[in-house]
Amino acid sequence: MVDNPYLAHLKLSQRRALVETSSVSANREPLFGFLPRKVKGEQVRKAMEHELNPFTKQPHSAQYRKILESRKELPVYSQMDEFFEIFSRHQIIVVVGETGAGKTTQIPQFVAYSDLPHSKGKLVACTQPRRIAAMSVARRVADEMDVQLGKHVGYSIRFEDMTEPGTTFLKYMTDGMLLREAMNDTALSRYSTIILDEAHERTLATDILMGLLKSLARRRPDLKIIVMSATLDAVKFQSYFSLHQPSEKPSPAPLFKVLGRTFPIEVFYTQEPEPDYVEAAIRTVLMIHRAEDPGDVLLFLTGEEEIEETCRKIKLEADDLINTDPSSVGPLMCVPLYSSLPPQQQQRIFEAAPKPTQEGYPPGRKVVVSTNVAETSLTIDGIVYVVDPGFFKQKVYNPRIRVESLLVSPISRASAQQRAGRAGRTRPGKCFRLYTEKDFISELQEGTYPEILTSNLASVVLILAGIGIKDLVRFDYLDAPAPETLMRALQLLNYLAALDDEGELTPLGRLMAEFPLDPQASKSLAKMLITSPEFKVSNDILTITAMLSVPNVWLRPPNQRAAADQAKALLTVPEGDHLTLLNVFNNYSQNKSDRNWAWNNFLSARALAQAENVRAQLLRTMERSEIELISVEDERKRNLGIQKALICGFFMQVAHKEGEKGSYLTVKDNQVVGLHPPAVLMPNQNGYYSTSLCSPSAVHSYGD
DNA sequence: CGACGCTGG
Repeated sequence: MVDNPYLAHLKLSQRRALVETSSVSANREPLFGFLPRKVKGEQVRKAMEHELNPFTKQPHSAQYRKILESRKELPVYSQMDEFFEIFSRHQIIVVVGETGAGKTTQIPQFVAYSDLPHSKGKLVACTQPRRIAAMSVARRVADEMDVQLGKHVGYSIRFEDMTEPGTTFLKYMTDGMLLREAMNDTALSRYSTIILDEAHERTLATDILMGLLKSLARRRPDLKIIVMSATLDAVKFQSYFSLHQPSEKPSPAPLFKVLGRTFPIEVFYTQEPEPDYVEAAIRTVLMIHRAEDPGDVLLFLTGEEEIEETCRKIKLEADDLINTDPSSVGPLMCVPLYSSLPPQQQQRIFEAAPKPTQEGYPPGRKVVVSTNVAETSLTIDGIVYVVDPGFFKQKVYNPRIRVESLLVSPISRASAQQRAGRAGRTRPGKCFRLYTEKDFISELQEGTYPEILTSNLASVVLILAGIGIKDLVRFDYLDAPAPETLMRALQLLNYLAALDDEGELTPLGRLMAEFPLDPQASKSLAKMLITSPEFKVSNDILTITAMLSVPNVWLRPPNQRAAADQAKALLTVPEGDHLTLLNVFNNYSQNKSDRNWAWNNFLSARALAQAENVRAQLLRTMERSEIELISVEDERKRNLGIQKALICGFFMQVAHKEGEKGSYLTVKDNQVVGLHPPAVLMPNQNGYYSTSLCSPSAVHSYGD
């Protein structure tokens, strides 16, 4: 700097001062000499060791030093130079690595050091398929960077924006949240780099974002994109994001491989196919319990009922074993796990295995019987044995009748690998696959179907229309949905008057897109809510909409079914399921002071609290969109209004009774449908019939 | 007696 000829006119003393300040600033400024996106690993390592935090300019805490030492143990830390090398040279890269390799926590930090987003008022975003992951990873990274969560590092999820505009430069968020943002800012101009994490899970939102970002990359050369995934699908992502230079052959996006750090897992197959996978699973768990070394077991089954039943059977047989010969086998604890399980009971999966019944006797064992939640969303430490019968419940969508249903189906090889991996997180493990090796190789498909191929796409179409993408058939999908699925979605939105006959978004459609609600056939909630002021019942429809957007509120514990049904009967109103839901919520609100109200009435406190949250968010959206909030005093008029608004939003499901046999025909296209069994359906004073959910397709009947 | 695998705004 002092050799600069422009400084020649300065006096010597001034020049000396300049040298001193610049060397001071080199010492005091951890990011001295950092050029955005030309940063090298060596510089970053030095900055990390610096006494000052480069982003807060505060001295690093002792905790920071400690965490930094553990970060250095991660394989990805030693690959920093290689990462910066690839990241600096390319706009789009693909990162692969086993879970637990540290890619979710480390890569976004590396990017922040390279992008220096804080110096340009930009952000680095890292998307996650689940809220809980976005929250917990952000918390961990804030600790690693020695900043307060919500300041320089934050997260953004549906009900919580833990960021500070102007300060936050590294943001973890749900993929759905970023997709929403794309509706308001098509160029995603706030971001310097966008990282799509867990891309192999192929959620609807991540798939759409990949399509959007691929085309956005051409318009925004300054935007960098990183797609992070587990190993199997890397090649697919690489070729999808290949660069098409006009004169050259397309070259696949470069790959950065994060080295794993998992323990070896021994995989066993059955000799012959098992005719009854539940029976085989129980047999295998007990075999492990009798013959294998200490260590917990994870068994994958398909659903709540199957899991509860199996837990009972395993427990019975294990008790039998220990009663026959308490000295040869330890006590067994069997815990169910599925998402609708109350949180308190979910916690049981983290309890330690039981102690030996008596000193010197064999130690106890914990067996977790779980749905697919344990495959991705929830990690249980200490699992050594995995039992994989090879089935899961798959969603299938039939566009012709617009019905989504669940089907027990064989898993994919990718899924089998993921399940096996759950055995090797703390030490070497074993995986028992209850199918033959031949079937694994030749019968299982490679990957699980991405969501975009098995879902009703009405909400996706609405969002894309909101972003301004009209030609949905030619949108650049990683996996294109069936044209019929798209057509049915467009048709539905046209019926709902969200799209006009030219496929243009109508003002109503734009409004509908604002609401975080499904515009699906089974519940056209947004439309119902928006049109409800017409019937002077928007306040009530708001509540019903919120109740319909959360999981089932009715609890029915196996040993208290009669009591639960009785409690439900007390809250039921004759006008139907929806008015009953309204009644439940209103009673819940009036009894907020009684903490046990929900439990005493056999209702899910979690679902009700969620409904309250959703209601508040929808209310904010209504206010923003200036939708009137009204309700009429007269109860009969109100109920009639509510029923009219329901039919308006649910018109695809309106059916009329056909003869006396109890069968129904839909008004829209004469499909034969039935009523959902637990529905409340009884004639009211006017001879009208009232609503209900239904299987296979929901039906709502209000007289003729 | 049924249902509802999991997740998101």
